[in-house]
Amino acid sequence: MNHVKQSKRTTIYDLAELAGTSASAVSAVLNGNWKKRRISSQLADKIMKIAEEQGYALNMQASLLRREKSHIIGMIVPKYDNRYFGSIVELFEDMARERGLFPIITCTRRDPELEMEAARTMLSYQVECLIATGATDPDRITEMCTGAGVRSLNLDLPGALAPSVISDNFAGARELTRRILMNCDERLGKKGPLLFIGGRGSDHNTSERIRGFRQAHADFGLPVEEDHILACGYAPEKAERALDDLALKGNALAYGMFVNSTISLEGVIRWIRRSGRLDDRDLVLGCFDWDPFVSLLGNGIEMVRQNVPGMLHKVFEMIESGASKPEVIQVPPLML
Amino acid sequence: MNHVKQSKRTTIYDLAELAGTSASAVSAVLNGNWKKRRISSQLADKIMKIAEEQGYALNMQASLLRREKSHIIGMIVPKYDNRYFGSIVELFEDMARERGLFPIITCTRRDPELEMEAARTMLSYQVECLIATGATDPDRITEMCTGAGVRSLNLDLPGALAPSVISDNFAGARELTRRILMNCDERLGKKGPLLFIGGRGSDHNTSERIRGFRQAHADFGLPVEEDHILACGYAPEKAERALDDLALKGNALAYGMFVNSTISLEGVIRWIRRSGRLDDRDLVLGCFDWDPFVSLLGNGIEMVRQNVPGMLHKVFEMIESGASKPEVIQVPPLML
DNA sequence: AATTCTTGCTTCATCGATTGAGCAAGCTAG
DNA sequence: CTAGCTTGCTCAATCGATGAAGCAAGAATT
Repeated sequence: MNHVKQSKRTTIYDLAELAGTSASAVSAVLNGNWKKRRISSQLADKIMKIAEEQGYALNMQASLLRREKSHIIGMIVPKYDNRYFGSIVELFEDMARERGLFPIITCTRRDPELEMEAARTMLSYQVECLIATGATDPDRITEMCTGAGVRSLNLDLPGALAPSVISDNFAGARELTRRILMNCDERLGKKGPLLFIGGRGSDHNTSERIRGFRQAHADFGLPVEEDHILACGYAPEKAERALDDLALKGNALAYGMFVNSTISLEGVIRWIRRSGRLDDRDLVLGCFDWDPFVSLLGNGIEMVRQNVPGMLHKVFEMIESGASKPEVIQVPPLML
Repeated sequence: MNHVKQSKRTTIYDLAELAGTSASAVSAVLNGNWKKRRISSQLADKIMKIAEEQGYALNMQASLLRREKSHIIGMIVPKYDNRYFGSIVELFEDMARERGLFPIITCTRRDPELEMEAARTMLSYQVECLIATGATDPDRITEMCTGAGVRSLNLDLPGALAPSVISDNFAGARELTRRILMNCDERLGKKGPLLFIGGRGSDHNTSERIRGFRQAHADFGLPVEEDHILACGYAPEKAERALDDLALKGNALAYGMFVNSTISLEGVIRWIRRSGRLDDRDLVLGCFDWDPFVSLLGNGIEMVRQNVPGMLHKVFEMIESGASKPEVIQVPPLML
């Protein structure tokens, strides 16, 4: 191997010296516009060969500093621990690359301070556009981006200052609730009011889903029990604790539950197992989100799958069209 | 809002002009070493205030170009669609940030060409170190990094040219196999040889797990049926197809299966559901990997949870110690 | 009073790639 | 034979942040 460069990384100046030419010729050849710059194909070949031999890698920092556009696109995402965000991230990377963009993604654990810090860091890296997925405080992020002249978009949770692409939570929740009620009727012979658990009462998705939940009850002429609406947060333990508290209060539990995310569902199932008082044969569940194992092993747990490809297509459509006025685009989820 | 900068992003030169001082004073103040550079605290305060007002964000490209170290650490990862890689990525980001490093992560879908391209891009971004997680061809990546004077480490799958941190696949698989066999005995009253499904025969993890699988059979004095070892790849559909093929050949199926990943398990369970010939009450399953829903709903599916925090601690230990000789560190998985 | 020290800055080269401007040699047209 | 064009390159400024070196003014020391 003759491409050992133990000390420093190879630069276009090194290549220029080896090829007996100038750095600007090397640059032109390596970034592909040598035709435009009237470099002979012989010299181009020679430079390419030497670059290959030396294992040359562009210094992106230098390149980006000089260029006007970075072609970097950023995304912040709350967690990687469920299929919904996992597939968002995976597809986002793919679609970004297809469009010649370099995706950088970071996980902010639903922590508003981390969100801001991550957004600031992304601005430092000169992102051209920032997608805030499920952000706790999307508008603060948008303000920050706007101040730096960078576009931002909201995904999953809407904001008031930038375009937002979200699921149609109301319609999805209404249909999911309807199905859970039907299942209750079929399997248990009773159509009681359901329990709602998971999510944050303050976030748009949760409140829209609660609205759909109420609407579906109204559709059947059923009341909603107010103390059976438990927007206790997203972590599994929070769902477990909320159910414990309710049981302690001596409240009769519902026959069916609307669970607001797979993460909350984890807590719910753990609670069912632990409490021993209810078998899942006595209890009908539905979950606003999808997981392959729940859907295969969950014994009739109804699931709503959010339309990730649909949402991301909308996102890139807006990026490409340059839209920046704050409108909310709702994508219908897939009912399985 | 007086920080409108519609045209261009604010630079230290803009701040310097506004503060009536020089760019280097601004730089010194903003990156915190103004004491060392003997800037008065009055000027420092003034600059800080102006920077705040203007919503200044560092141009990382310019900063990194100048500095010797980038503090960027890269990771490539095959997929985001299971808990194992999800938790690796999430914890990696956390641990990197704790150490003042900026993590960049990209998903390469088990595609060797994408792996190389991603690695090259990361080198362009001046990563100080690259972690190749579950890479198809880790040694090519290591060679490329070495050529650029960048350290690399392998995680999950080992390579011959760089340090590797992996699970103790042999011991884990042996124990998992033992448990599946015991479960067969207990639940079905028979201790037949098991079927092995999932993974790539060519990868180290799969072959070590097959070795552990064989060893556990030998421990019980059981034979292993060679055509029941199906290293058919990782995708769910591949597992489904492999089981179809086996069934077509008219082979009697085993009472129990060792499934090599949650992704393969998805296919296996789908096949069981679809084929209808076997109920999961007639079949004992175990899976080398962990998923919360399988563990809660899987009705006795035995799981091995790889020790992600343990592995990542080892990884950062090696990064910090500067180790670069190719040794394989095995971390015992957690038996649940 | 002359020298040295300290304080608080500024100047300028530098990192590596990009690109407008320019230049020399060869070719063509008049 | 000379003005003008084409070809194939090189030069040098530039992007924004950094930090070594330097400089001026005041304080302390001899």
